[in-house]
Amino acid sequence: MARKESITIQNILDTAFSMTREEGFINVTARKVAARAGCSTQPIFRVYKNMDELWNAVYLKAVSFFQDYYSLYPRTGKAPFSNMGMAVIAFAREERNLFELLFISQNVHRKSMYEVLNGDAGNVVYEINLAKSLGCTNPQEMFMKMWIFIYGAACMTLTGDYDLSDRETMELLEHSYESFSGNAAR
Amino acid sequence: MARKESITIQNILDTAFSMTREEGFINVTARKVAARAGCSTQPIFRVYKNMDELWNAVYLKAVSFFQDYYSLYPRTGKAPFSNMGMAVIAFAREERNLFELLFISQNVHRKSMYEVLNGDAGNVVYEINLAKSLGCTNPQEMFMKMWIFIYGAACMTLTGDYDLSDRETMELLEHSYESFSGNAAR
DNA sequence: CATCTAAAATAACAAGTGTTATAAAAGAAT
DNA sequence: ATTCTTTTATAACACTTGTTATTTTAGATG
Repeated sequence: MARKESITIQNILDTAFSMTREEGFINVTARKVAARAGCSTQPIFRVYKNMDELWNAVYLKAVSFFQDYYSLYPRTGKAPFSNMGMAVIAFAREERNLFELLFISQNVHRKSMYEVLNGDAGNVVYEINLAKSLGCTNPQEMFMKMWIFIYGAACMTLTGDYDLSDRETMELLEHSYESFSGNAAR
Repeated sequence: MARKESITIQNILDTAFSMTREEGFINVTARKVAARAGCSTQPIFRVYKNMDELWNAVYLKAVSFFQDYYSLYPRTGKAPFSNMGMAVIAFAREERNLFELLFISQNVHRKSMYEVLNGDAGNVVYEINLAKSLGCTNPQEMFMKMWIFIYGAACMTLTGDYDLSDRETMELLEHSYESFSGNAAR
């Protein structure tokens, strides 16, 4: 009937997503994606109405990527929110550009930080319930404090002002939880 | 001898700085500054070699602006780092674009976060000494923890995920210091 | 008032952006 | 093999950016 497509929507999206990881969301332009995919800009506009649609698809893929990253991250900490902190801070270090896209840059029609973090697995709810089960009297407030702390460390990772090892970070997170619980070990 | 200048270097810098505050650093372009200053782009390049020079001048002005803002901020908190936290979080709320420029965006030849924060007045050193005088055994580590916390809250202010009142923020900061000291009030 | 010099305005260049019109090509169907 | 349809490539449009060449203009000096 007609010519067979050689550049699929998957090719375009995968290329744009890889570019976001490696070069940052800001560099995902029509011509750059085309060059990296080895085609002209035309196939992009065949499968996406415009660049906004592609950017949104990249954003959604980044959300999924983060949630997979989080769910696969090893859970070695005992204190509530410590594993959450480890995963988020590691993500900020290893996926700078994705972290910036998901948690810092204020773009149009983006999901809230909480929505991205909690995800389908209910990551936040899980940690809150864990805290409650361990005797935390106000787990919501505990989440707020721990998240402010985790988020601060993650953002400082991007600026280069936070550079502790995984072991040190785990200690910091565990101690912080104990401190906020009123059981500071000092 | 010659024609008198009608657009001074101060006009240009003040215009560019106001634009940064109101519209963000990213919008400081040659043509936009010129339009707002009511002239062509030519006077800009008479007083500045190129846009990079102007951007750098704007950045330095933002540093001074922050340090003045900090030094004029009322000191009502008793716990070390609480007044620092109040000033930085208020700055993030009231001067979003300047906060982003100074503390988030990773531009060329920028000062470190610590340098901006500490300033000529030695803001950080002051708080560390205060903590030491109040019996803090490791004031350096205390600064790290408190700054991570303050920075997290400030960055979340920008994304809209932190919106506590000044009173609530002060309580949070005072309690955090007590928590990290091992004197949690709960 | 005429002249001269520096400042400002105008216009252009080269490079980048999203997007679209048009032309070429590939390949299935007849 | 020819036809036809869709995909892809090529070019172009309109807009933005920093920067510079050229022209105009303001105003002090003689």
